[in-house]
This record gives sequence, structure tokens and C-alpha cells, in this order.
Amino acid sequence: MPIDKKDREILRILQEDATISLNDLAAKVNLTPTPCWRRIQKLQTDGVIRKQVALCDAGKLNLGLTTFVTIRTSQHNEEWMQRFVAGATSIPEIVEIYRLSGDADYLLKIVVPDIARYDSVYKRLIRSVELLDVSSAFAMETIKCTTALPLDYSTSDAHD
Amino acid sequence: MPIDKKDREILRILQEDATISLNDLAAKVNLTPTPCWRRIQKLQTDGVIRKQVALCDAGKLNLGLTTFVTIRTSQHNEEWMQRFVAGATSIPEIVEIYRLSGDADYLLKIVVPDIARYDSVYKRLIRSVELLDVSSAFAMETIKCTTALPLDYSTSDAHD
DNA sequence: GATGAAAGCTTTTCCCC
DNA sequence: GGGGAAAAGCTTTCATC
Repeated sequence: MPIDKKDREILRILQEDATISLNDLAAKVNLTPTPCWRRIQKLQTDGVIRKQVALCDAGKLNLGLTTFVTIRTSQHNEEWMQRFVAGATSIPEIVEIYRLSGDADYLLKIVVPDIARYDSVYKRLIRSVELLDVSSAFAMETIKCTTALPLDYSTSDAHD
Repeated sequence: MPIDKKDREILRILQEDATISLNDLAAKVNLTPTPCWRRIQKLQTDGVIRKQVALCDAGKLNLGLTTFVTIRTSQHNEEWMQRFVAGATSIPEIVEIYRLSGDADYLLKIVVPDIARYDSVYKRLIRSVELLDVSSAFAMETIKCTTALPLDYSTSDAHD
């Protein structure tokens, strides 16, 4: 599934606004609706476009506190990891979980209304699995937060 | 802009899949298309729904490396901050930037193909502004990553 | 591959409850 | 605030180049 320049133009637009009509999108990338539609279709079946979603405003949903939590474990075994993953993924306030290189083992992004609700998530989490070290930092300000990935590395050939 | 139970059901669905037809969505929340459409419209004009976007697969776009970078500064002044924000936000590989409480001043999420490209982003960043301490951790595995916010705190009244 | 036009849907409006 | 039906607009297909 090579991605050419036109595909990238399409993705660049759809990553910012997926409500655009096929006609307008086609016009923007200098195509007629049909080939533009076929390209989008292919990007979807290839899984380049994973899904199309509505993004909500956290503040307006009473979710003013974003917290980043780093976790260390002493138990580096499969059983612990499975329990941790099962426990943490099932908590809806935990929106992101990464296993890291370096000092910390895991990084969590947690979205809640306030510190009291953060503490309730923390308690739910430590109930499901033993943690050696938990360290949290609160986001004072969100300076940038985009779901649009940089597309300059999705090369096919130089003459796109 | 109070959000009732029906609004939340609508949001829950649209946060997962915004391609659903109005007919199907209305049926799922036990409404007819018209009132359902009016609710979505209101959620949009109120800014509860910020935008509708296509989410791409980072791996398929040659973006296999997600890095978290914490930054400390010695210069706590407006001028530094403005230069940092301007410099960092303009780099497309930096997809998220937060100002933090605690030890680190800023947290960055960076998406690139590999460590070499991470280093190039790092160099671009330190060219724009002086940093006291930069510490990076690479994501070995993405265990969870959702744009769907938890909706249980967007209360209006108890009898929704 | 691209195009233009027709068919089949969906969204949007309007009026009524 | 919800519902039904018509109008407008969009997406999807098809035949053609």
C-alpha cells in the first residue's frame, strides 16, 4: 500500500476535518469525486485511516484535569502484566497507557474532573495490581494536542 | 448547555464512530432522526463536539516511534515561554505539549519513524530555545490510546 | 486511472404535535 | 422537546474514454 502525494493531501485534510464533502475534498486535491472516493476507500481498507470519530471538549464535559502518571513495578512477569493491562484498560478515565523504556515502566494519561476523582482512579488502579512506585504530574495547561500525525515520512517515491 | 443522558449516549457513539448514519444513530438512542440531529447540532454549536476527524494508523504511515520528552527550564519568564511555545507547536512531529506541575516543566509527545528522526526533532527544538534539562522515554508498546473521553462526569441532573 | 451522469442514500428543513 | 414527510444535498455506482 504505497501512499503517494495525493493520498497524503487527502489524509492531511481528513485528519483535520472529516466532515468535508467528497466534492469539496476532491476539488481541493485537484481530483474529481470518483477517483478521490476510491483513494479514501483504499486508505480505509488498508487501515491507514483507522476510524472516524468526534472529538469532544474535555472542559465542557467536566473533565478539567489531565494527569500523567508514571508507574514502576517490581514484578516483571507475565501474570502481573496481564493483570495490570486488564485493570488499567478497563478504567475509562485512563485514556492512554504506554510501556516505556528507561526508569519508569509505564506512562498513563488520565482525564478526570478534579484531584478527588483522580484519587478515586488511583485507588481503583492500585486495587487491581501491586505497584512499586507511582508518580503523578498534573497538566497545568494544554499547549498543543492534535490527533493529526505528521505525514512527511509516509514515502513512496521521490517524484510524488 | 446541560448534557442529558440522551446526549451522552449520542456522544458515546460518535466518539467511537462518527460515520454512523443519522438514522442508525437515532435508532440506537431511541429517537427519530430530527430530534437526534438537533441534539448533535447543539452539541456542535456549544463546542462539546469540537471537531470530527479521521484517525490514522501511525505504523502504516512510517511513524513507529512514540517518544515522551520531559523538559525543564531555568528561565521562568514570559519571553522564554513564548519562544518555546512558538518553536515547539510549529514542529508537526510534536503532537502534544503540556505544561506540568511538579519536577518537570513540560511534557511533549513526539511521533517519528525512528531514533534518528527523533534526534532531528530534538535538534530543531533546542535550536529554537534554551533548555535546562531534556529527558526522553520511548514507548515500547501502546497498550491503550483512545480519543473517547469518559462521559460519566458530564452531569446535568440525577434523573437523566 | 479519470470522467460525467444517474441511482440510491442521508442530511436538513419545515410544519405539526 | 419530539415526530413525520418533503426537499436538498451527498455518496456511490456505472458506463465511457
